[in-house]
Order: sequence, then structure tokens, then C-alpha cells
Amino acid sequence: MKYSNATNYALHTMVQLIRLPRDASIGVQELAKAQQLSPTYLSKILTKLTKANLIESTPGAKGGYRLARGERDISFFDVIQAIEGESHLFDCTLHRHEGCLIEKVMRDAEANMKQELQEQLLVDIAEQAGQQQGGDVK
Amino acid sequence: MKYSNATNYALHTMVQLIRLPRDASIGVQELAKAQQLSPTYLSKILTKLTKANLIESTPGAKGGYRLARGERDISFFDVIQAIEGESHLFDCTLHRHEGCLIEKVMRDAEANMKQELQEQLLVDIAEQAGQQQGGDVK
DNA sequence: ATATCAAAGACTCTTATTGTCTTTAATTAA
DNA sequence: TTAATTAAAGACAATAAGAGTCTTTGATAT
Repeated sequence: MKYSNATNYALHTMVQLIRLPRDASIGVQELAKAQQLSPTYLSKILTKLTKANLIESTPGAKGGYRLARGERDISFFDVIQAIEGESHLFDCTLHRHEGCLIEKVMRDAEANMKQELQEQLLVDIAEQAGQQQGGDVK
Repeated sequence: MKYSNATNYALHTMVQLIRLPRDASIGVQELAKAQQLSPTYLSKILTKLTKANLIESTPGAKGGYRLARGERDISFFDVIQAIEGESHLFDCTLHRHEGCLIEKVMRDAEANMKQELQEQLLVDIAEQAGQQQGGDVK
């Protein structure tokens, strides 16, 4: 049970974008460099974030990505959901077992975690020192 | 991000074992039937539960499985950890990024969920009606 | 018109999970 | 002591999901 690498990259990229000066855009090339990813791969992740209305994109020269909403309106959960989708972390495997109590307990725990991550804003950690990106750019 | 089928089967099997009369044993054959699994596959799951000291096994005729501890000493988390192991649900992918704040937030959320699942006892749901096993045994 | 950039889709590679089959070892009962 | 029963272990195959690349298309600015 693990969050995908894509979610990991997405969270780091969103921090990068939040730290960007207001109204500035940045291209995939630069974003990818910080995490040492191939631009085409990160591109797919950015497209998901765009479709989730977390960021905006403009093609062409001087194009790139920027936030699509206020930074205090972007939670960990928003980013995670944009990448992972809406699937539950537990689905009862037993056939014809509506109202499975095991599933109910698991879903409650899931809901609480999601709630907690909904309250955690990315901007709060973006502001802190020590969250420098791209540890070992060569 | 999803718990494995094995965890799913393990939880349901543990409920079966909890509902068993005191000091009774039950073999894989019967346990597997309730979930329509192959005995050899469920066997591997049961071995993990045994190694985690949640259940005991005795080979040979009249052998089988039974609880290894009091039913009020078996939590959802115990079973999950026995199957999934101790891995974290988020590991920062950025190189040379000790003390990643994203990771910290994610790990806190994880810890809270695990804590919650540690407080949830399987016996509490095993006792309730409606948690009948094997919905569509043919 | 050309350079720059995002979006989309086809495609491959790798890894983890899922599941089966076979063999070995332990226990009971006859 | 032999036969039946059962768990444990390991090799193996099948599947699915995730990770990642490459190529083409379409939009934008200069």
C-alpha cells in the first residue's frame, strides 16, 4: 500500500509552483530539472493537475504552468486526488456482501485521513525553509 | 493506493476464526470455502498471520488454525501489518532530501490512521449480525 | 514562418501481486 | 508402523498496474 511516484512528483511540483512569483509561468523543462525527471513524463502528471483545475497551462512561446487558484486553496488532498483518482483504499472482496462491516471500518479510517489531508495546505510547507527542491542537481 | 487482496482475505478470515468456538480449530479447506479461494493460496496468507502471532497452527489430522491470543487483543491494524508489512505509504522520491516536509505531513496522516485502526477491534464487528461470511456459496 | 510549448496517444519495460502446483514435514489414528 | 490428514515452503506462471519513452498534433508568441 503506497502512494504512486506520480503523486510524489506532483506534490513536489506543486510546491515549486506555489513558490513561484505571482503571475509567473514556468515550463516543464525547468520543473522536470528540479526532480531529475524526463519532461515528457512529468508532462503527463501536469496534465492531470491541469484537468483537476489546480494549475493552468498556456502553450506556445512564453507559455508554461502557473497556479489556477489561490495558494491557500490548495491542499495535500487536492493534489493526491488529482493523481490517484477517487478510488477507495479498501473494497470488500466478498461476493454479495453489501454492508460489509470490515469495509465500513476501513472506509471510516480512510475518510478521516483524507479529511486531515484536506486541512493541510501545501503553502504552509512551501513557506518553510529547508524545503529546497532538487537535492542533487549535477 | 489500495490495500492488497491478501489483506482483504486476511481480515475476513480473522473474523471467521474469532467467531469459532473456544479451543476449536479449523482447516484451510473450510476457511477457503467461505471466501471461495483456493486453499493453497489462503494457506500463504494464514502462514503470515501465524508468523505475526495472531493465530496458531497445528499440522496433521485434527489440526488446523485457531487464535493465538485473546480476541480483544486483535485489532484491524494487527492484521493489516501482518500482511502488508511495515512499509510507509509515502517515501520522498527526491534525492538528498532529508527532512522532507511533504513526507512529514504524509507520515503524520499515516500514523493517525494506523492509530485509529489499532483501536478498532475485529471482535467488535465479528459479534454483529449481518457480518455473515460467504455471501454466495454455491 | 518559425521557434516554443502543452496535450495526447501508442508503446515498452519493469515490478508487484495474484494465484497454482509440487514437495516436505509434522501430527493423529488405525 | 503405516496411512491419512494437514500446515509450510518454494518454484513457477499469469496478470495487472505503474513507470517511463517517443512521436505526433495543435496552440501561442515573435
